[in-house]
Amino acid sequence: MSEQTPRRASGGRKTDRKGPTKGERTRATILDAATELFSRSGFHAVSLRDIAAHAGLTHAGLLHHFPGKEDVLIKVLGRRDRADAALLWAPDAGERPEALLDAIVRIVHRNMATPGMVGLYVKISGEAADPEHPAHDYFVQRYRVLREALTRAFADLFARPDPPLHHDAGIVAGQFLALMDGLQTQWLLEPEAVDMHASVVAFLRQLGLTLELSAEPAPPTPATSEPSSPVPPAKEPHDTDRP
Amino acid sequence: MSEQTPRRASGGRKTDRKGPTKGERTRATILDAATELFSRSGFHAVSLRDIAAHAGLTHAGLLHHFPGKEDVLIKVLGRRDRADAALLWAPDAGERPEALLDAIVRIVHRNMATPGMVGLYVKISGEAADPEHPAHDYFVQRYRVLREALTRAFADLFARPDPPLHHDAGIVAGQFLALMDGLQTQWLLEPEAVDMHASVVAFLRQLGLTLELSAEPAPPTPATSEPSSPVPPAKEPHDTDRP
DNA sequence: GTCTATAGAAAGATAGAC
DNA sequence: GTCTATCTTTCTATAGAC
Repeated sequence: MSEQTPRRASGGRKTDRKGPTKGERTRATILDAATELFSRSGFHAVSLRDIAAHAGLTHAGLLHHFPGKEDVLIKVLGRRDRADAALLWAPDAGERPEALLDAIVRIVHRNMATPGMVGLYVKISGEAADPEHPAHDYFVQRYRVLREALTRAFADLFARPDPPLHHDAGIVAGQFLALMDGLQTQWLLEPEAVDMHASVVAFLRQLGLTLELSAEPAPPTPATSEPSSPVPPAKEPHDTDRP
Repeated sequence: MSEQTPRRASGGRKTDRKGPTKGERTRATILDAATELFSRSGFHAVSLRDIAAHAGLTHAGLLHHFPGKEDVLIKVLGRRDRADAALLWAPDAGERPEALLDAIVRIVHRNMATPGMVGLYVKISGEAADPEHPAHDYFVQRYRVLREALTRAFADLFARPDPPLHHDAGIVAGQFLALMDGLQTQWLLEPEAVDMHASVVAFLRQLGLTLELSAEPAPPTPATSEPSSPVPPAKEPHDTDRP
């Protein structure tokens, strides 16, 4: 029954509304595999052969879809950050700054359910300190965007209480990101030794902020193995493609 | 004339008071080179040939002094941590818990003067999350020791003010280490974007602690290139040697 | 779109001369 | 203590058949 490529009816598939191409599905599978392996062992320690084997093809087949190893990495990172952005600036977040705190605590829980992805960011952001690293610019940009967004949100939050809190929102934004990253490093090394949720909540309390969600909101994803990706393959916002 | 071992007068050079052997000097040079290269590019991305060339010998020559690449890494890490330990628990630190805050701020400044070593720890601690990584156990142990020491110190500090502060010293210890690590990650990516000194001081203030040294204490090491090592080659306290 | 086959470079490690 | 030479493995990437 060689009923291959069953449904490519309407020609060039440009405005086709039906599901992903086989190529797109393969690329997604490759990115899933790369995500898992990079997460486990970093960038340099993982070979294209490893990724390809894990995705069910050969390394030559993989290179048909991606020009090189670095491109795979950039795509993996982009996919995850699009997911985080969707969580952080969800439509309902609108103008309520405390919605950001909600979202952040949600992300902490999501992270605790996906140690592999956490490991990926810890490892790659470490490697990326080298200006020669393929993901260097990516991470510089990433932290810039996150710091700016958090600075605005914290500034709003500090202005709200009576009396207002006197913190430097910019400093706190950097502190907060640093806290999350650093906690993850310790948590990956020894999960029982660090309570990421308690530490983050305590930090916000130390600032004088009051949280309504202090009680354990029960993470929606108690899975221990990576659920592929929370985001469907979508158009890249910041493109690093080379034709 | 098989009059070998020319000057080993007093037996096996055990209580010999004169300077380091040639071999010891070579090993120190190798560790300096490895430190610099691991700092710049991490563990996996650096080859023994790179290190050897940088130290002025061949990779075979290097392997005469170290059994393998992993051993070089462990020795590099051990040397730095012995230096930090000397700073953190200096003799004068005795029983004054605020001496620890002094020492911590000093370490922040030392770090800002040695971005290479900071990069080493950021990179290797990221890679070491993998239980297979040669430095995994080392880092687990390292964070355990640091958290315990900081927990005791913070507990003392919180009990001191009138009225005492009500923080969980264990949580704060983890937060503090996380803050330092995370700030370094951002600082390495974009040094102008993060003020490590201000962020750390602000954190201690957010806790309600008052510092006498708030004003810039002028780091004693304004150097930009690594000064080899602040600690002379000494007997390893935690030995990982294999004969 | 995926494969086999292979090129070409570089890795960690060892043997033995000097 | 350091070298040259070499072994063995593994890597990224390319060429071309199917």
